[in-house]
Amino acid sequence: MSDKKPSKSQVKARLPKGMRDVEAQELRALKHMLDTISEVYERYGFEPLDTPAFEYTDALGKFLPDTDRPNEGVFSFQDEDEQWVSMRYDLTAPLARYVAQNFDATPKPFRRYQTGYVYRNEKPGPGRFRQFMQFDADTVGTANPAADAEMCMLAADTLEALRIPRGSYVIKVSSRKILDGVMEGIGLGGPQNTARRLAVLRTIDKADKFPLSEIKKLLGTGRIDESGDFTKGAGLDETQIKILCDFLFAAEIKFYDLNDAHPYIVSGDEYINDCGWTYSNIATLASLSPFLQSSKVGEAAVYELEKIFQLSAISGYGSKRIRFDPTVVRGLEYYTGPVFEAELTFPATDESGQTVRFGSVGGGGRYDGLVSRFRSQPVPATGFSIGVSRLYAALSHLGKIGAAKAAGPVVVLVMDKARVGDYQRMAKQLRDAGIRAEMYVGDAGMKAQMKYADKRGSPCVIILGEDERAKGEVTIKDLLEGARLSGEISDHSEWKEARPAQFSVSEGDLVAAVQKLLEQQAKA
RNA sequence: GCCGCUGUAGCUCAGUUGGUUAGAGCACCAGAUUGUGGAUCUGGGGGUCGCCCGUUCGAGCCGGGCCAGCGGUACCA
Repeated sequence: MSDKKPSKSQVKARLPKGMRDVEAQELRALKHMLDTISEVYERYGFEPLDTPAFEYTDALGKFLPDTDRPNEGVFSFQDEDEQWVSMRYDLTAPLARYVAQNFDATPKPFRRYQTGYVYRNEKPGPGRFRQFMQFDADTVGTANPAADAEMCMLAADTLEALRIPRGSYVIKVSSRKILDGVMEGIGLGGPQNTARRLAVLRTIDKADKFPLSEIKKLLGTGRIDESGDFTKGAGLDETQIKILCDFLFAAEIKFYDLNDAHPYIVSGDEYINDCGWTYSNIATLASLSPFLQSSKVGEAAVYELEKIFQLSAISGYGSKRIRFDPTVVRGLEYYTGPVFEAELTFPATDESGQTVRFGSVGGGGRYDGLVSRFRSQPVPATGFSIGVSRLYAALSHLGKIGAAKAAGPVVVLVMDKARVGDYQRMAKQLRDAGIRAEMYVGDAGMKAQMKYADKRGSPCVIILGEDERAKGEVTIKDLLEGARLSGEISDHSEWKEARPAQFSVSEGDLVAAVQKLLEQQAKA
């Protein structure tokens, strides 16, 4: 009977669902990306802020834990005073808490940017995690559409700063009010229709996911998905569906002949496509009045959107970059006016060669109700949020992420354990010269140390054994050159004899020789 | 939450109508080579065949339940 079976107490090493580790190469690239975004936000005058990873649940608003589902959507727990706390699920709710708490001390409008991980307790999917990073900019304390226009321009500038070429992205803009106006026009106004309005909004939000035929089913009786599951529809009748779809598509890229001088086209707003046709946000907006049936909210929406498009046009952001799109909906009971979505428009191929669309990498809008939860006076606010992880994934597909692995450290081999002091000193000399270097701190023999240096991606190793000591020299082995030469040799003893790609210098010349080698490698 | 599919080594997978001690490739470790990363050869570690119950003389394989993963869908600040 052998008792070699692993003990039951041995813990299985595993990652919680929806979480992931970020390793060296990605972490470096991510840091660079965050720095780039910060620069743009700083340039717009936003101030950095950091808030904690969890808050009192009531401060976050929604998803108050109830007895049967205390963790629906958010991660919540009770502290020792039995107060409910929740992990933040975005950066906006904590901002609202911060502004309300420091209201008198903050300048209005208050402009802040913030990045950090947020947490959602929901089913993870491809590219969708339970911990992920957002990067937000918000302006609190003004209802001026100029603040919304600025969010769109900020989004465009940020994507370009990350080297996404103009034309490969679009900032889509709409307004919750304009949809409210249209729905009012088809008889869905009033509190008795709240549930149906939400169902309609949910459906419109899926316009980029499903073809028109499926959207129509969802607006009507319902739809059966490919696994056979049935989704109940919004229950609109044929006429209502037709008007709604006409509206959504009336605004879908409407081009004008250049020769028909259109009274509403503002200089800078037009976008001329490959065929020489011109599209204009403002002209498109003007054509929508039949759908709004002189609805008050509808008119207000058109006014706000016109302002946004005028300002962005005057600043040189045309319809090609910031574009009206009535299918943008976003958060249901959250946004109160203009809404934005940053979309990448280029196709990409994934590992298996399939074409994938990245779609939305950020979004935002006006949320006039959030801060006023804490105060009696109204506090209008607007903001934009970048989904950092998704954008990172898109950028690496685009090849905009520095793909080169950071060079590993120069490794000083430990040839004689009695003389670690000498090796440590050499490592320090190299570091003092600004070279990334380390003494091997394991216990293995020389061969294993060579393997270690190879795996670390070291440019070279430093060898100081008995032979070198006798001559007052050190040997520098160029691992990159060695790897190249190894391809030409098939016999091991020959490989060993040749000792390729190494040379010796006197001990005092170590740093200069390594520096020279690194320069040569950098050129090659 | 609902629907569907899939669970065999760290990874990718084989495993006959149910039949001895469950295999391969890759990866990992060691030796050949006690001072040299590659290649080669030799050896080694690693598995409750997702878990439990049942059928059977006998289950990785058949049946039921559960769990996990993936996909779709719903919800989504």
